[in-house]
Amino acid sequence: MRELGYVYNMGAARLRAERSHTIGVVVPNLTNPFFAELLSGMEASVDAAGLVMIIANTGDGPPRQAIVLQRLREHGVDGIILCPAAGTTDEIASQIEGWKLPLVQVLRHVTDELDYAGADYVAGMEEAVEYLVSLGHRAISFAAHGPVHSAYQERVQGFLGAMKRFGLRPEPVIRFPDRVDQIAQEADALFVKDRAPTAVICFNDLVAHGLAAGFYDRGLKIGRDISLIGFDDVADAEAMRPRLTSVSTAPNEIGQKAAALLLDRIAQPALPPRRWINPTRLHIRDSCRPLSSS
Amino acid sequence: MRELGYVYNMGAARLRAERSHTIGVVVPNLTNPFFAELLSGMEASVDAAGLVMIIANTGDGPPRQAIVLQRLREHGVDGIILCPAAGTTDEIASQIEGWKLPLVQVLRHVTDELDYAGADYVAGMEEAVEYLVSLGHRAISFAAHGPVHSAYQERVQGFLGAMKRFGLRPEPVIRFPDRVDQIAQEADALFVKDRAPTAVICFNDLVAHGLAAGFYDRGLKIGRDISLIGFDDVADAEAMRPRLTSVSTAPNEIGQKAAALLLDRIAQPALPPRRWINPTRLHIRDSCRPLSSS
DNA sequence: TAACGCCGTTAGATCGATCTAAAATCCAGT
DNA sequence: ACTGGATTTTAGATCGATCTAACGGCGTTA
Repeated sequence: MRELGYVYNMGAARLRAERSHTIGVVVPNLTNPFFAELLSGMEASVDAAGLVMIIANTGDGPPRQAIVLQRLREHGVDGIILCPAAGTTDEIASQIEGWKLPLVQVLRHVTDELDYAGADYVAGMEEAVEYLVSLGHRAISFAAHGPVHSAYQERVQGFLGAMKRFGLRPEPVIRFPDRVDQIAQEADALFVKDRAPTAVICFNDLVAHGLAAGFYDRGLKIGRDISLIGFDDVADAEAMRPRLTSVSTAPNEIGQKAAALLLDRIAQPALPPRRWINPTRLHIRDSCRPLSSS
Repeated sequence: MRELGYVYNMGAARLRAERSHTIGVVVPNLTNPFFAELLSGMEASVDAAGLVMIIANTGDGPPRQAIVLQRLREHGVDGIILCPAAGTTDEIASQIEGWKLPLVQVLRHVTDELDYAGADYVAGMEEAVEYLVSLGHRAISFAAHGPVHSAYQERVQGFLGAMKRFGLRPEPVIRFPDRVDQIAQEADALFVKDRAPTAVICFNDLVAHGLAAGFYDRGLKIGRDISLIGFDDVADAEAMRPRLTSVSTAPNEIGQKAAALLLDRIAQPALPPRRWINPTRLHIRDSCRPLSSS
């Protein structure tokens, strides 16, 4: 075989065995370092099982998502890991059902009828609020950005729920642009009207990074003048000064777990839908300080 | 066709037509935001041509790279975009030649016999040195990390060459760990012995980010006490304070171009090897200041 | 009228791994 | 040596799109 330079023809095997040793991974965005971590985790699990990943980008739009899913179907993938584009409706569940294609949702979910792997956004946000309250903060704002989807809503819900439980006035959620430099420019939005938050919880580390820059530009010192909490705990959190306290969602682990769920489902298509919620952990660093009594 | 739920079977088409509408992308690392940008650019070009990408991770190790390439070959990819793992020898050229598999190197190159798309690392580093010299700096250090490969050596070469041309003593290249928090801890390495650099050029923005944190911890103010230049100009550069001056390598564009080169080669396998060197641009922000005359 | 060219249609071979069923081989046990 | 059962080997069908060659219809020309 070696002499003749034989290589196994997976294409022929796929045709006959109706198994392609290929899975599709559909994400809304490649550049976000969070998704990069996620992919990396998936790659580890998928590779270990001897399969390869086809990746596709939806740009967070349902029309492109439909095209991409069709394309993957034509390529005969054995299964799909999907982070549903914002605006995906739950009718996708019946569609997938009809296709008889193993699929797991990751990070976001639109239906209970399909597997799902994600993080406990609600608990993560609650923990962030609890921590700030324990430091004496009462005026806490929430800084969000990006499209609205289940992971977005769960974060907001976790924040508002915890605020309510502590009897604090739930501030409206303040929305910021997507680019980090624009977030910095618009940091003032936190202080308009009668709002004077002493702490800010961010939708993710990217927003935190932008706000940190904006605070710096305005002479506000993080810790002394305002406390800041990020979400996701990606590599940058450790490199910021002061170091960013952030809620860790372990995207790498979620990726691994999503891949594991998909492999299980491929092996046993009749399994009831499962969901795996990764616990979050508040990684306390230096961006929050006790509120000095005034 | 719609009524019967027909889907085109790419597997069968591939078998007969010996064309899979699939390309392989082999990178040493998924998590690096630089590679994420690169992938995103490729995806745009590849998708527009109606093909899909299989991605694979070598962990920057030649043994795994060999396995991964074999796997892609079995899957019958129409071509491969490869960022060669550190330590890849040029004998890979003859191997690829024998496989009759279109392949382009990206970011790093190990042979002239295959296409290559990358950035002009040499010119980028020269420009960085020139800029610092124009500000009056003479004691300039180079902070590196990671495995050694062509892109590494070209950066060092650009730095040392420019230093020599200006008649400046070429400082030894100082190596740092890979993790950003460890870089911060070891920032002192820049100042050991008789070295007292007034400016530091970094291998990439990640090192710059780590050093910026390390300087902060030591009470050194970037701009006033020391000037800092990054390399790659990824999103973070804009979010750092002071904003990081960085040499832009436009990974997204390189990704697009690499994909375009591959598509060309698939269409015309007999084409002579081509190389496309993306020009770099020094993105001046606020991390460098003129050296005050002492 | 036969021969020829042009075009659209159709039947059947093809790609290579896999699966099945039939055929060939093996191994006791009498 | 022969038989029954088990095991291995082999031949051929199969997956579905694609490619080729043969075929049929039609118009033109000798």
